[in-house]
Amino acid sequence: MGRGKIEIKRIENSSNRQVTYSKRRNGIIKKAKEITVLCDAKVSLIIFASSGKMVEYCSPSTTLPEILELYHKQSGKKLWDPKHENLSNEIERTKKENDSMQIKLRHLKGEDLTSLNYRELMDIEDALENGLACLRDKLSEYVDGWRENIKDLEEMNKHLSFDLRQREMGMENNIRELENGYHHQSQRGAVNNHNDYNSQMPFFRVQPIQPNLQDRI
Amino acid sequence: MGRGKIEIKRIENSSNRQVTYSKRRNGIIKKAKEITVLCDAKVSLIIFASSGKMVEYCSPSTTLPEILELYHKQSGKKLWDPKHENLSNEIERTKKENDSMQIKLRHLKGEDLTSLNYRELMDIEDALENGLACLRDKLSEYVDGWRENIKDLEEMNKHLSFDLRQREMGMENNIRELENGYHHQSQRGAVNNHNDYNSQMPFFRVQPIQPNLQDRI
DNA sequence: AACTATTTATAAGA
DNA sequence: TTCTTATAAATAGTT
Repeated sequence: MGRGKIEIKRIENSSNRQVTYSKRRNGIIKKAKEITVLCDAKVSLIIFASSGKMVEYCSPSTTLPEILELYHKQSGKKLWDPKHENLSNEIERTKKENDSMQIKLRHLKGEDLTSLNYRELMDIEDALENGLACLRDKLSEYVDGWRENIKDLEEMNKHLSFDLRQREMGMENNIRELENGYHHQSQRGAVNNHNDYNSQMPFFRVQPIQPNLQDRI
Repeated sequence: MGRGKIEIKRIENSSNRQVTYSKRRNGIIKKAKEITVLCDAKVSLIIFASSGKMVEYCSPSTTLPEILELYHKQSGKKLWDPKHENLSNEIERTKKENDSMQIKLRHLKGEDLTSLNYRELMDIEDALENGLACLRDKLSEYVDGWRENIKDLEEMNKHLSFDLRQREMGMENNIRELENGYHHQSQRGAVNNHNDYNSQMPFFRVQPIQPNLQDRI
């Protein structure tokens, strides 16, 4: 149907092929729509160009999944088998893996041991002992860390106690001086006392947690 | 295209509709075949008559499942219904379970402990110790069994030794009797000797493993 | 993309 | 259903 008759074989000229594809594709889709309306038919039409581009027509009275469902029922052919099958296999594989891990876990927890022979029990014992050894290494790391911590804290404590003692002694001096009469105490003496206090606390300096907090308040 | 032009709307006359359906259905399928050949296209065409009867065309270079796979990739629309969805979910669930078991197993083997806190490490230690305890119970069952076995064997040994000793003594007697002269020995005496041997071995009776083996050879 | 000569599809009739 | 055939529709080649 055109200026000349054509043989039904691949059109070698690529741009001709492309043009013909486009015209005929529209033609088929038009026909599909027409038969749908004229004859109450349900049509699913999927066309891929050689480029890979897809067009689809599906009768408005239905959907592709519904068509495929009907197709499956009538033809008996399974459309989603490859994928479906794959998924099923994967599930099965994964479940098997699951089961075997479950069993191993139980064994390591000391459950379901009845079916095992001596050799297998020994292997599990080895694994458990090994695990326990690794674990205790880890635990002792914690403990060592804490010991270190405690040591630091004790050290700090010692210094703080010393500091506190010094303050107390300073207070006692002040009180004694007050009792002995404030006029005997010089301003310089008080400042010296304060300097002594600082010099006696070489390790710990009181710092605001936020350095210039007072500036913000 | 025909004797008269027709409007594109449902053909009310049922037999006309049926005839038109049949003609146009063939027409579309022919067109589908043609575009497939002419333009290297892939086509899937499924048509249901209002009666429910289905016809299908699929380009010979492909299959319907393949087309649907491509369709799914390009359109993103899911053709695969709840079944497929469920399987995917199940896989995911199972895989998660798998992973968590894997981690537990590693922990029990003393691996990958770095991320755990003290409390968790202690829990694992408890589990390991418990497992080890159960396991050693089981192992000691074996050991007890073997001890029992050994005791039995020793007992058996004792009896066999005794038996052997008796045979030896019997032989010595025979030899002595031979030396003392065979005429002094009565038939009855020999039979008595044999009976003594049987009465001294109350526990173990020698039985052929296959009871009537000699009959078959 | 539009045109148009021609082929093809098909509606109506048998 | 199938065949026939007049006619509508599709489209190949051209512009």
